[in-house]
Amino acid sequence: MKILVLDGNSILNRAFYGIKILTTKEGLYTNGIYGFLTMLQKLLDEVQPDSVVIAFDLKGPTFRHKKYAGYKANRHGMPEELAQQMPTLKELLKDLGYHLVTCEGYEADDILGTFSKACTEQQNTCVIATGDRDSLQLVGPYTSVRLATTKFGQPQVTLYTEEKVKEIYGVTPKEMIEIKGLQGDSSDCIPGVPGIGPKGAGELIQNYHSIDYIYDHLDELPIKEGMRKKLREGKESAYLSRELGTICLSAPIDTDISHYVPFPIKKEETTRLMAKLELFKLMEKLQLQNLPDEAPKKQEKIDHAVLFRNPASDMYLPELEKKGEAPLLAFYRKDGSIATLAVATERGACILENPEKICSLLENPKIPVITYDVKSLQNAAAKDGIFLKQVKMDVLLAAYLLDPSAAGYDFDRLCQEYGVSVCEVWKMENPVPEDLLPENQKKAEHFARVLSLPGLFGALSKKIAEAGQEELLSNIELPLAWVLSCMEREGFAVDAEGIRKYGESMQSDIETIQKGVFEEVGYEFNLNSPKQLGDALFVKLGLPHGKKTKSGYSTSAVVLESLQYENPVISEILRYRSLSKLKSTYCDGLLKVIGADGRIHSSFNQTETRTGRISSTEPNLQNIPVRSDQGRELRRFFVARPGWVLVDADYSQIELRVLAHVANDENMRQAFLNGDDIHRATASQVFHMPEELVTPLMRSRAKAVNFGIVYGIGAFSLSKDIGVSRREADQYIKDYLAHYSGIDEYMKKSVELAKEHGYAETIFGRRRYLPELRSSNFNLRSFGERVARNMPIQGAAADIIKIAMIKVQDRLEKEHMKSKLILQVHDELIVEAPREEASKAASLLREEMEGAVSLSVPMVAEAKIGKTWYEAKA
DNA sequence: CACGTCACG
DNA sequence: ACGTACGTGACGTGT
Repeated sequence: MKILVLDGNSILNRAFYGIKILTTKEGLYTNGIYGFLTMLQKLLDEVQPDSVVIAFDLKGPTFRHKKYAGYKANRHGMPEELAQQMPTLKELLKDLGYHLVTCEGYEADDILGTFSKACTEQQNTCVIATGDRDSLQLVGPYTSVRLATTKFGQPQVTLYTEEKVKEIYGVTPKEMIEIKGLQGDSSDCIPGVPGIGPKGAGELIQNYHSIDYIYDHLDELPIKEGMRKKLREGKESAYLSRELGTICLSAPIDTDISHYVPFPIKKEETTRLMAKLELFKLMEKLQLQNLPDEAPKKQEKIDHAVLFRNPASDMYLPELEKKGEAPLLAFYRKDGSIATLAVATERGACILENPEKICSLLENPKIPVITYDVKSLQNAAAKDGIFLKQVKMDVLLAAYLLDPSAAGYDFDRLCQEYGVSVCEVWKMENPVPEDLLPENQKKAEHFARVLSLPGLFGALSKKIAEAGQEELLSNIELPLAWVLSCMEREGFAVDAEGIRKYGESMQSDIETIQKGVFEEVGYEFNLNSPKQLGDALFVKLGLPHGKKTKSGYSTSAVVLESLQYENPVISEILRYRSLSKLKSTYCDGLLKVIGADGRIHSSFNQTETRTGRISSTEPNLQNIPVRSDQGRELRRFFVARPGWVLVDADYSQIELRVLAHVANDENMRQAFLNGDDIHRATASQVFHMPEELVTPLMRSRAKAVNFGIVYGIGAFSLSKDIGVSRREADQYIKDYLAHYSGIDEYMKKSVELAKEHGYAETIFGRRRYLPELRSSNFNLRSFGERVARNMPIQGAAADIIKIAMIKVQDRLEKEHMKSKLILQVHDELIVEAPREEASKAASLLREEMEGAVSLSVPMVAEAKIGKTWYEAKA
């Protein structure tokens, strides 16, 4: 027989320190458990044992050992984040059917040793899994050790047999104990012989094999006198250390390995626990299905679904209706691979391929449409001339609103998380079209997902209602998806030739600068490599280095700017950096993504950010340069089509206005109601002087304070940002909060509420869970607190411009205008308009943006018109 | 694939 | 005593 014996404490410890902190949205730490189970899975695959034992230390430190690197680093013992995971892990392991073994007065590795010895006597195979090299002493003809480590978050296992131990350490496994006696081990509080380290101990034991031999022949050994002296003085300690380092082989435990065959897994308990820990990936591996979270009734198997495959006939509707259920159009689409449009109820489904049929169904207001990833469906359907605008529910968007911090919203994962079983199409009885199975299993799997959409719809609708997010979903995210789809398909015209030439002219400058830098430094290197540049500046040229990063010296712009006057080469490097950024990211990058129509079709992602903003990719049109003159030039190549113009409107101070509203701060509200310049008004408050006397420098500092407040503020960062002392920055903040006392209160309340609820939220009900707030780690917790202050502001601003976008598009349509919304940049909207519509579009934009919501302070937007983005923004 | 850097709001 | 602002995406290097 073969037994696998794990050192539970050691493996959990390795897993915890090897994998970055993971938490569920309720703040439970799971990284150790996750790592442990992944490791266990890997071991089971490799070892294929008959029996499994997982050994644990009993609580409380024993006098003998104080193991595990992490314990000693923290005088509170095990960090709280790890300690929390221990009981849950044990429970889970028991549910999975494994035998946990502990023994009063003995540690986990004594249990390993005892099994190892027992197996040797019984001629059974014993595989020991641990993260602790001490156990290598147990290796023998019947015992091997698998040493667990984590590299880059991935579990790794190294097999040690007798040969391998000899190969690596040059000694037999038993002799490992002797080495330890001499060398000691600080993490175990084993002294060893003072002055003898791993190298000396290794050599001695390789030559003389045992401590006994060494001391019996100490005076005759051909070793250096210093060494002899150390050995003589450390004799007592050496023998004691050897004893301490020897793993006990006779713990009083049951060693009949046939008693440790795993029990069958307790499916229900395991599933519930793993779902709570959000370990969905592992559930899939163990082939567990999530259960609905209340009244865990058995999921009704969709095993009698009716499949129809004849889109030419319209048989499917009557057939489905005969089943006595209101038909529900369910659309699912997997990123472009297979476009599956289908009609489904909970009992049956039919793939639709005939656009006319689809249209007629879509026009029937009685049939609710539900989707997964509505925007991609809208884009796909639009190619066939179908406009998928009336959508009741999109499960992807719903899942995002419920937890915008989730790692992803993969369809199957959603099914797991919300307790919906993905039906197995190929098991269904009724006429299963031949071409669906099993040859075309991919298609069948997609079809199965369409069938489970109604289930997801039910589960998510309920959750959305519980969270009070129906309006957010129905009035903002769902209609917005259509707006974004239109923007993506519309695209933004660019002057490709212009970009190309601009890039070319830059290339020659780049090369000239590069040459100059090489000359100054004295040799050629890769200027794009921060590592090589760091060596050049701080080693070769010997410039004073500032911050260091993990992999060397920092060469960031902040650091380089502080060195500007040390050496003229620095400003050349900065120029090189900005030019090569412009060239590679913007010129080359944009040229690559120009469509056949001469326009750039960016993707606007609606489920990416944790605050509710949208993001833009391939390319990112939300970070086109504007702050530097040279970068801004690029905007001249973003143009309107011939005869058309661009209308660019942006909100003035949207985040501060939101702040004034939500904090209900009288002073700040009054400033906005008066139409004051808010930064000037702030300066006057903070610096205690009339507005007329506020200097530009004071205004710019006040502006930085306003930004800082929105971001959650810290005196240090503020002082760094505006170049004043920490004390001074601290005073600014104090004065600020004294004058804007509503904001002071609001900020405190935000954090309190977030701590109480576990999430921060906007006035529109958008949430962000903040498990960080419960962390015992100061930095992490502080981060959570800043986010709790920032998210409601940034998020509400995002909500507002989303509403504005929907209203703008609506108005443009209602007024039968040709103008089209083509871009959003967080507080800015761009419309492409026929020249004759331009001024109407401009005032429409401004009206809808200002009127998007009605707060206790006015929303102000300004619109400008130009032939290019550069002109329209000017 | 992670990191450093830098572009935007 | 801590270590230093919120939110993104793309590029190039180096493991």
